[in-house]
Amino acid sequence: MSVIRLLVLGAVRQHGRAHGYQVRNDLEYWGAHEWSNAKPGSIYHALKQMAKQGLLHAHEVAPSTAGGPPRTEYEITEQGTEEYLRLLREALTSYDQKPDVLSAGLGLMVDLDRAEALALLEQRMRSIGEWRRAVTEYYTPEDGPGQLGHIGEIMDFWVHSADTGAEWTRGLIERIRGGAYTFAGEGEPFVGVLADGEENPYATRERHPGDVR
Amino acid sequence: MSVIRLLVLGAVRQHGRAHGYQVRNDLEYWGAHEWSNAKPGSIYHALKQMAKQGLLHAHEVAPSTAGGPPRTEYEITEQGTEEYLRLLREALTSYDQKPDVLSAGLGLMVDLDRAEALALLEQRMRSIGEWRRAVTEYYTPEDGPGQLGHIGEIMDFWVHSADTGAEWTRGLIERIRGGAYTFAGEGEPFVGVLADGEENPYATRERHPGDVR
DNA sequence: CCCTCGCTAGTCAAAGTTGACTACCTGCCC
DNA sequence: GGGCAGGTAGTCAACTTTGACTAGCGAGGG
Repeated sequence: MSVIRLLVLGAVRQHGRAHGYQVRNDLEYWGAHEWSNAKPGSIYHALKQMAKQGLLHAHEVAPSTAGGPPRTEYEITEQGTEEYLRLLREALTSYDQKPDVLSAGLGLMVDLDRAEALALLEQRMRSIGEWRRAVTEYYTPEDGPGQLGHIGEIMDFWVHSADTGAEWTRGLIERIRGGAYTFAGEGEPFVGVLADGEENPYATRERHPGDVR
Repeated sequence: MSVIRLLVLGAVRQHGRAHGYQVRNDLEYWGAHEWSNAKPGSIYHALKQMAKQGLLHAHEVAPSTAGGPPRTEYEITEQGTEEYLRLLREALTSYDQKPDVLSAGLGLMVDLDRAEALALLEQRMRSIGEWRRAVTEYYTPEDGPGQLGHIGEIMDFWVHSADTGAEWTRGLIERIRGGAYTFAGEGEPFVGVLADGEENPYATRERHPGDVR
């Protein structure tokens, strides 16, 4: 799955109606340019592609109210909502070692209700367990460990990541079970998008060391 | 950086001279289809592209010795070797949260000598530290933590990954310092590629649960 | 002796990603 | 009131990735 589609659908859905630049700003607000490949080109491409596929409805262009060229506004369709929820559930459930997918799921999980989010994360724990069992079984040479030489470090690294990822997920489940955050149907939702004209407090200033991609 | 180029250069280099299908088999032997996007299309594309750029030298096609269409054989050029070492050093040094890049680096690190591998991994530890400091400073709201709501979980997840990744790296450094594995210039190298006709003990059998991509 | 199965070796179109580029407008300084 | 810095909104060509497809050959069964 491409994480871009999930992020873009989530942003459009929370706005009700949004143009590309707004989506782009939301993703920056979420920090997505730091932990995923959310770049202008990818975002506009995803919007057009999903409009073509019926996941979004593209309204005719409207003249800009704040300078710049006119803009196309998008609304999510029913089919798009289904796809959004499918992607979101998958992001929270599956263990695929791509941290950007989980990050996107975390940012959007409050679109589900608390019970479902918990159930998905529990399922995630089971997925990690299954993955770990299958991999350790499959890649253990008959002649005992160590036969793989330094190649074995790769598997050790995966397994370590899986274990610490499971530990972190367990902590998250506890926090949610303990009442943290506001989920769907629990009153005032957390405002996850920027209103038109609102300033982004996390806008990119100068780059900092360690930044990548 | 694309992990495919690093893997393909590494495979061709260890063979001396290899055709696409051989590279494809090596990557499967390394398990790369599990933890990276190493697929036939990507591999053949990388070979052609790097040949065009002078990193590989493409020999004229030779008829297959084992059925199937004729095949093109590749050899790494001097320029390709330079690029290979550059990519490998980068993979071991930089902290970019893409586990596939580090995995590739681990599989190929023995092409460097022990002292350099250790120095690069030490540098990696420092990179993680810098990244962590910058990120926690940058994304801490003035009004205290918790202002971010559930969005803060994303950053918590990154930071947790960085910390456990650093811990694992430290362990690896200890193992290498303690004499594990055979690095460049230390006698009989570990055989990391399959000879022509040799069977891959880790060839894909049935898929196992938890597999993704 | 023929036919199918599976392995060998690779191609291709469609989709996604990247980074640089453009055009427009506003506010502000001189 | 001219011009230019900076924000707004988006396009585009080049490149990479994906997944499905093809064609040739040998082994083995009937």
